Order: sequence, then structure tokens, then C-alpha cells
Amino acid sequence: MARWEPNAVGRLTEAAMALFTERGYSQTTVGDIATRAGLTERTFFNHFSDKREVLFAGSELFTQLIVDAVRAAPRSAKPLDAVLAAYEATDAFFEGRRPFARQRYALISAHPELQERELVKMLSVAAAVAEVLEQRGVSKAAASLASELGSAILRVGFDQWCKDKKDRSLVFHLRAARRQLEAVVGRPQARSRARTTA
Amino acid sequence: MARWEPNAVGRLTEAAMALFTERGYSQTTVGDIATRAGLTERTFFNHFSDKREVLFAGSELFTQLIVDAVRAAPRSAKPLDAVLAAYEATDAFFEGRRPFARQRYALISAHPELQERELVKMLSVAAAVAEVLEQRGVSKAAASLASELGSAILRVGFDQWCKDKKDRSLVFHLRAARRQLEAVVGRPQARSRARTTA
DNA sequence: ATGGTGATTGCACAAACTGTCATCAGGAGG
DNA sequence: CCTCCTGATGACAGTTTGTGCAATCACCAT
Repeated sequence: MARWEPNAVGRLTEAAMALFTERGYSQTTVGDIATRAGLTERTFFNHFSDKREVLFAGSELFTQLIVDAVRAAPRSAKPLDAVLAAYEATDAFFEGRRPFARQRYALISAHPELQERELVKMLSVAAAVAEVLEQRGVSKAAASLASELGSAILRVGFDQWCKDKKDRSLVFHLRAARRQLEAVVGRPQARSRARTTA
Repeated sequence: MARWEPNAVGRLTEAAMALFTERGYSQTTVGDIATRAGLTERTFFNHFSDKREVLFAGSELFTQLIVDAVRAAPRSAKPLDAVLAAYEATDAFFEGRRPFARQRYALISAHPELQERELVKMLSVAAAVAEVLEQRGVSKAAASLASELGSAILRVGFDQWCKDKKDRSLVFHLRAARRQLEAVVGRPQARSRARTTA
């Protein structure tokens, strides 16, 4: 028999997501969240360094997942391909949590404070990825570039994945985004539709 | 004869940069900054929505500068080239403020709270750029991708620019970063000697 | 002089954190 | 069975951030 109700972090996270969804982020106090989880404000701050972090618990695990996947990529892979392969490896992870991921994404998109935190988290993943790439012999600048480009592709792909009414996989959307890249950076494109004058 | 000392925003910014540099961000209270600028805490919050914003005054102007430059890019330019040309257009802007920009960059790099803010600002620029690209007929996904890729290149280039002991121009570093891109993404049918300069 | 304007300020207050110390059930070891 | 240790929890006081509201005060147009 546990001395306290188990999984305090999980309960706090759940309470926070519910309250943020119901009344919005700034209309919810840390006290509200704690109470709903059957805990106190002080205990909330024992588990999370600040109010935003409640939606980012376990992000280190995610980082580790990615980093390991990059390490596992064949040494022959070009930097960007290694990074994208790593992101594709998260497909199963997300597939099992689609409703959760969607709600969380909606919350974060709706609240600038949360978006800020999301961005640093992504940058921190990118930084970790870049470091692994460097260990694989990629120059510092190229490593940054590859990891950030990967981030951008993930962002675009993930956005599509969240909105996709057909529930296609993350891998599908990542590859679609990757293909877009060629339209952006690649050889001259003959697309001149939409002549919005001035 | 002005009724108050002029340029409150400038004085607050200067005071904040000095104090953040001296004692660090979190060791500096808003009251400290205001006092040093000869004002009160309340007045600080009349000018800035929060403590972090003091280092980001005028960022809308910067956004506008970029957006206008993208609009001015030739319609034949590929998305990424249009974006990069726009960032290159900020060269003069930064060249005149190198010491300031370096100190500010060091501060932001050293303080996660400030980095968060920096990232949303960059994302907001990227979003504005993406919108312009869409108006130019680029698909939504490609526009996001091009603008974010541009951001990544700017980040890498700017970082090099700040560290460059030889004080080479931002344009120089942007182009160097751009060239790195090819090492990263690889070129399926590369070898085309096509000129990529805008 | 009269009243409007707009930057500034004082005051009160909610909410976000922080540091410190007390509590209290269970497990380890005697 | 008893005791000590541990670690999550909570009470409490204090600082800092940020907001709303009203008052001030010199300049300025009429």
C-alpha cells in the first residue's frame, strides 16, 4: 500500500491539461491544478520547476529516444537523413497517443507562454542531435544546420499529422515535408501560379 | 524642454543590459533596472509587457524590415533564396551595432528565460516571412519550410558572425552557412554549376 | 486661465515562485 | 516489536512579477 496516492506527476499533468483546456492557461492557477490533483501548490513546485513545465514532463526521455536513434543510423547516412530517420523512429511513440498529442498541441499553439517552452525544448533536442552528429564527424555548422532543418521538417510534418483527418502516420507526413524541401531549396521550379499583383 | 528625461525605453534597455551583464538576469529585479534608469518599477511595466521584453524592444521593426525585403525579392527567386536575400538585407543594420549585438547575444545565450523569448521572436519573424511567401504563390508547407530553414541559416550565420574574430560581414557568414546546406541535405542531381546568388 | 494630453507614479493586490522546517507512513535493521 | 532513516508532502512566510486604477503634473492648444 502506497503511503500516498501514486503517480503525483501524472495526476498533476492530467489536471493541468483539463483545466487549461476548460478555462485557458492564464485563467488557471497552480493552486487550482494542485487542488484538482489532490495536492498542494507547494507540492506542484516540488515536481515541476515552473507552471509551464507541467506539460513537458518526460521531455528528456523523448530527447534520449531521438539521440539514440541518431546514433543508430548507419554511418553512411547523410546528416539530414540520419536526423530524419531518428524522427521517423518516434512514429510508434506518437501513434499510440494521437488524441493526447493533439490536445496538447492545441493547448500549446493557443498559449504563447507554452509555445516559448515548446521551442526551447525543440532547440534542446536539436542541440543534442547536433552534438551526436559532430561526434560522427560532421562539422559544427553543418551539424547545427542539419539538426535544425530536421526540427523544421518535424514541425511541419507534426503539424500536418495533428490536423490530418485521415489519420495517416507521422512517417507519411515527415516524408511529405521532406519532399517539399526540394521545392524550396532544389532546382528551379516552374510554379508561377497565383499571380497576386503587388 | 521636455518634462521628463527623454528616451525612457532606451534608458531602461541600457540599464537592463548593464545589470544583467554585471549580476545576471535573475539576480536583477525590475525595480533595480527602473531605479538605475531613474524611473519606477511601475513605469517599466508601462513600457514593457514583462521583464524579458526589455531586450526585445523594436523587434517589430526588425520583422518589418525582413518582410519588406522578402516582398522586394524578384518573383523568379526560389523561396529560400528570397528569404536569404531578405536576411542579407539586414547586414547594414547589424554592422553598425556589432558590439551591442554581441553583448546582447551573449546575454541571451547565457539565460534560458531570454532564449525562450528570442526563439518566439524568431518564429514570429519566420511566420511573417512564410505568409509573404504564400502570397507569392508558395504552398503553405513549403513556405513554412523555407522560412524556418532561413531562420536556421540565420541562426548559424549570426552565431558565426558574433564569434568571428576577423569581423567579416553577416552576408559572408550567411553565404557560408548556405553552402553548408549542401553538405547536409545532399544533392541528388547536383553538380549543376547554376548560380545561386540572388 | 482653462482644460486636455500623456508619461509618470503610488497603492493595493493576485499569482508565481523560493527557502525552511515539520510531518508522517513505510522499509531496513536490530 | 522498536527505532532510525528516508522521501514525498505540506504549512508558512517572504520575494518578485505583473495588473488595475486613480492621481499627479508640466506642457500645449484654445
